[in-house]
Amino acid sequence: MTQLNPRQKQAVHYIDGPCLVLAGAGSGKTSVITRKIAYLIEECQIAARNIAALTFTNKAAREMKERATKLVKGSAAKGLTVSTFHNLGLNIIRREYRALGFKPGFSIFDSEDARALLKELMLKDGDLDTDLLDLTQHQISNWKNDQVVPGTALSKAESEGEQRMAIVYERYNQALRAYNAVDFDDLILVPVQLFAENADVLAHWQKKIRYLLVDEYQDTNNAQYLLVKQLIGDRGSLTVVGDDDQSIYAWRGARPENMSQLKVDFPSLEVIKLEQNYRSTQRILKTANHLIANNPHEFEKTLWSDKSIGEPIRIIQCSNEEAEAERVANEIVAQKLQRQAKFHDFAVLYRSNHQARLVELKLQHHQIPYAMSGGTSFFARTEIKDVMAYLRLVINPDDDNAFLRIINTPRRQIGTSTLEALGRYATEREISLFTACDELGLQSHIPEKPLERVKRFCHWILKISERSETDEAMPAIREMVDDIDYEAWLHQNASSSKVAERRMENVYYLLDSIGKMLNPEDPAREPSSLKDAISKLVLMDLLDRQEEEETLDQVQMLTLHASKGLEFPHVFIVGLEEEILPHRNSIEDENIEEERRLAYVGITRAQRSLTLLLANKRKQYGEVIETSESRFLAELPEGDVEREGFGQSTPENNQKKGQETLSNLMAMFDDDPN
DNA sequence: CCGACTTGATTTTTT
DNA sequence: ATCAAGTCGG
Repeated sequence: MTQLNPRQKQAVHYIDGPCLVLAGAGSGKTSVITRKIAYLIEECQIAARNIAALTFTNKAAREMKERATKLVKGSAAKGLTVSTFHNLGLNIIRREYRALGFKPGFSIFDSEDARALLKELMLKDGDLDTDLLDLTQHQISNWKNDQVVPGTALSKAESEGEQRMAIVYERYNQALRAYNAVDFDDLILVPVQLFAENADVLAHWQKKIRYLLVDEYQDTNNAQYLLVKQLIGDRGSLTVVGDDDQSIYAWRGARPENMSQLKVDFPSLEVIKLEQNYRSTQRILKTANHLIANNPHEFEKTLWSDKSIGEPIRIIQCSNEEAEAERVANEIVAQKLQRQAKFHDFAVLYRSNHQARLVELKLQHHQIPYAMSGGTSFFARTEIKDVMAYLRLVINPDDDNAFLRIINTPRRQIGTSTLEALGRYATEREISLFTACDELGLQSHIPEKPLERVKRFCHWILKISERSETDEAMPAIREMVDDIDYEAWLHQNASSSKVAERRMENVYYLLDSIGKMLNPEDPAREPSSLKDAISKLVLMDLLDRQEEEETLDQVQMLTLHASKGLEFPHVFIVGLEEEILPHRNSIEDENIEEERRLAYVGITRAQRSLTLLLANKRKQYGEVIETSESRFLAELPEGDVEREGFGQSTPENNQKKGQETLSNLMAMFDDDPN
């Protein structure tokens, strides 16, 4: 790790202009970024606070910052910015909120909040359809990523459906404004628009960020690339690192074309390829290269390794998905002994989450400890969303979304009719629900008793709000949670008291995290007010028991997507079948290339051994269907794979369609319970 | 307001 | 088949 290879060195030392580092899987790209940060600080006399590195996830940002900080002497890395795109956007908005017309304490709507808002807007139109709702949300996100304002969307709409969506888009944005809120896309879009309109503000940020580095560049979307271009201006003080072969997020707006676009936008671009892989055996790399060669390439790149040849790649065909899962479990048990390995040396990768279920069962059955990635993220949990809504309302009374979520949670005997009347009144006078509560004019619209309850709620919030501006913020919000007797509410609603206790623990964890952020003992803590802390919090990933996961000896189970950036000595990939990998929808959409990259990502996770599995038959939607092997298997180098369980093991045998009827017949006898 | 029933979906996921 | 979310009635 201390010694860089010539290419890596070149990438670190090149500062004469914009630089694109094509970093193959396992080629040490994080080292290049962190070493370059250290180089800029120590050799180029650029102050750490004038350097920014952008990533996509908090985790990546955390790790990168830690590594870079360790690389420089003393505290020279103080003030260094290593953050996600969205966090940078938030910082920009936070500093410039006045110019943008936001009030302090603005809320950040996550996808769920945004969806709820959209749902409400569309419900008024009378058309409600989950498909349309998702489509609209997706479309609005696309528009925002492409800098399309509602007016333009409307004038360019080509169908009535698009027109309707554009109108919803406009109202959605208006609602966000009224709520003093932004959504995730706005965190990028709003700064971009601000920079485009206000040269002074842009100049300020350009001065602040003298050198910019971007990780996982192939995952940037249009808006993110624009932000990068604006910040760089014509100075060329930019290094981006990426791998077009690992672009697996096009479906959520990533534009791998941004890599080739760099050559156009920055003609002096220096392209440096990192092709030496430090992770995998030669066979694994050969297999990966062979597969990905089937994709068209803008940048040619061939990974190589000076590691040993390694074991052949194993492809194991099983009779059905249960046998496949069983085989994985058996292999792990056997190999663990043979190889003197730990459980955490093994990873099971799959295309979609439901594939995990069977494997999970079999691992349990064999008493193999495992950890599964994914699941509901911390901030998607109901209890956290509830408490966050309280906090949002405390710092931003205009947040009607938060207001509606908690006005009657826990129950305060405030029903729909009261809220409708309140809503009508607020809409008419163009004020927020919270503000409306205190208006005298309400008396004629809402009966006395409910009005009394609503008012009591608002005054209570207001008191907390006032106290939260003092140094008593923490006691104030702790009392708030006590006041609403949230714990009792959780017990009332949970299936068991154990679940309720767990949820309450989450709430306390959230409060503790806020407490840490507000800690006055530590002046280096950035967010100093509750307002800052809450908005930051929405963008954070508070993983529960994150440390434990890394230290426990468990088999890792994850989706292929989630595996990106990780590595494991021994990797199993299950379900190498048509319709699974490549996924059925991708076949229909003729988007095989991204699926191939997904397989490529999976393969390149393996350090020492790679086992691919597939099943002949698989239960799908309740019926047994005959599967056919993934086209990707035929794209692997014949001489480096070892097939097992393929009948006579000649490819022709597997193709024999004549056997289908027989197999189907046999499947009928192959009965499971049910 | 809650629970039983129906309905529908069943790629990937971060911020 | 299975599971989650949404709907409707008591």
